[in-house]
Amino acid sequence: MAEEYVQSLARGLAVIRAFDAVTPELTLSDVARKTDLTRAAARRFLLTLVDLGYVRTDGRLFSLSPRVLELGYAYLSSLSLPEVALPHLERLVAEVHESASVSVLDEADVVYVARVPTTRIMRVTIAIGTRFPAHCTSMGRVLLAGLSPAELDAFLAGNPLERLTPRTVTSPVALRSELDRVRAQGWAMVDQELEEGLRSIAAPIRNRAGRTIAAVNLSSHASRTTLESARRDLLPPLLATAARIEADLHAAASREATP
Amino acid sequence: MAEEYVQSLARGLAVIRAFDAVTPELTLSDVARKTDLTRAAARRFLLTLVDLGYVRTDGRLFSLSPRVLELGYAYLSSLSLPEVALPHLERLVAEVHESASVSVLDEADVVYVARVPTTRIMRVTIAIGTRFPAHCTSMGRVLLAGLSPAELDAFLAGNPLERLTPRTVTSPVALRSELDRVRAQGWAMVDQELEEGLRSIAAPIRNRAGRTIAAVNLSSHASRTTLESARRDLLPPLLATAARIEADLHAAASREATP
DNA sequence: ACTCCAATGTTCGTAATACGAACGAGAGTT
DNA sequence: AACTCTCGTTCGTATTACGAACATTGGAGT
Repeated sequence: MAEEYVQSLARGLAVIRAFDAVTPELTLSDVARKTDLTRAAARRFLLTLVDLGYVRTDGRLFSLSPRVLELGYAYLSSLSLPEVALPHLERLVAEVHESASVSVLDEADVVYVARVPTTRIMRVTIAIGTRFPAHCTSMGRVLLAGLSPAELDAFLAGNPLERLTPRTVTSPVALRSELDRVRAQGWAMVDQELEEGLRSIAAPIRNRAGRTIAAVNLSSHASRTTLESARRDLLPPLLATAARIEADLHAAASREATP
Repeated sequence: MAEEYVQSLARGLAVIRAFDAVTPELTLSDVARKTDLTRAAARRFLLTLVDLGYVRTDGRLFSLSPRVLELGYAYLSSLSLPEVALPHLERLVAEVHESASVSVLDEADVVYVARVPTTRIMRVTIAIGTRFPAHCTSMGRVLLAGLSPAELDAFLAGNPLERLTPRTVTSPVALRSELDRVRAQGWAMVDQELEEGLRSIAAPIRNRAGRTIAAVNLSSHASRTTLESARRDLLPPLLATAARIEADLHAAASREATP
């Protein structure tokens, strides 16, 4: 490792990540296998995490405790965006009856920071913190379109565009031209490129300087809408919501500057 | 330290926690001061966290990246509770126009795992992961009332009941009898014991075995409601919501057992 | 019921890791 | 311009965390 690097921290965080929604309870050996650590090492990290309150155990099985949320909490609460956006998302969902979300860009992924689901039961659960590849999501397209040319070049150079469905755009050239269109029209629509049957439409949220800092979207099953109906019925309320969030965000920013 | 303990992991997590909503951007020295580490140590951990993608830096200032959410994400998404509860919270908020939340107990604190705010601007921001002392919150009272006698004894023995407002119940004896009442009546009301002007009412969410696993609440400003109006207008919808969440949760649990 | 096997969890001497004192760089003040 | 104070960085060392080896548990086979 070129840089100064604390191996134990990296390994300890890997232990936290070893737990997932499918297997929320793991034995010591399970953790060792998932993290490529020796059992002795896994044990040390687990005992440390139990001591710190991040992990619980009955002696055999280990699971995450609610305290792990505090690690993301500082980030979430420092971001005024979710707080500001939520009421507007509620209103949007009440109007169009589709799930609405807000996300930010992190490396090559979009990360959900606020979400209002419809009452419909959905196949994929999307919690705060969920990550999806930017290149094949509507919010990702909007966020990528907001990057500087240099940043976009770096993104395309560093990240292969993985094919997740037959419709996924995987050519950098094609994505570039799609991003040009998104930038020009001010919104993005993605049709079943992330997952079969999933269609979504997104709009940017910009700061005062005009830089895209987040995206808001509506997503629905392909069976419920056509591309035209989405554009006709969902786009106008979505754009109005994005504008309202932006306005509130700018107002909140001024309030902070001059309290 | 009696147990096997990885110091570097504990220190590294402390570095993550050094960031908060008030000061989301810190210099290396700021972090060192906040964590009681030497600057050299703080530097090692920060560089490691930058390398792992959990922290961003412009060279001078450090801040958390959205990736920190992934540490809490596994916990959140393994918990079916927020997913199940959210639609019911939405409905409740639409009906009574007060903010609704769901929390679980962790050590001596309640931890918010789902929340639907009203459009009203509030003084205190409550994000997912926010912690409050259990003894002086309505959800905390409901959760403490659901503990076994032995667990409650351990709680009272291990945690001094801090006075946060003049009204906070700080005597273990008084709290015990209040918890008895809460257990008998099936809900809790707390009037400005956490913060002046804040009044809230909570109900338990139980698993099939009858154990209280979470609490749902409504909170409002003392100026907007009286104790009687809260009990008359808020309690019935709150109890109905708790019942609906419980029913859905039990249904989801059976679906999981026999897919 | 007993033995054996395979997996799990734990111990402890060692070497690599992370430690912090000492150093150097940079900004603000007199 | 010289000084000072705080910041970030380096590097030899001692402590920390490492994992091979050992102990323990649970289950399959006879």
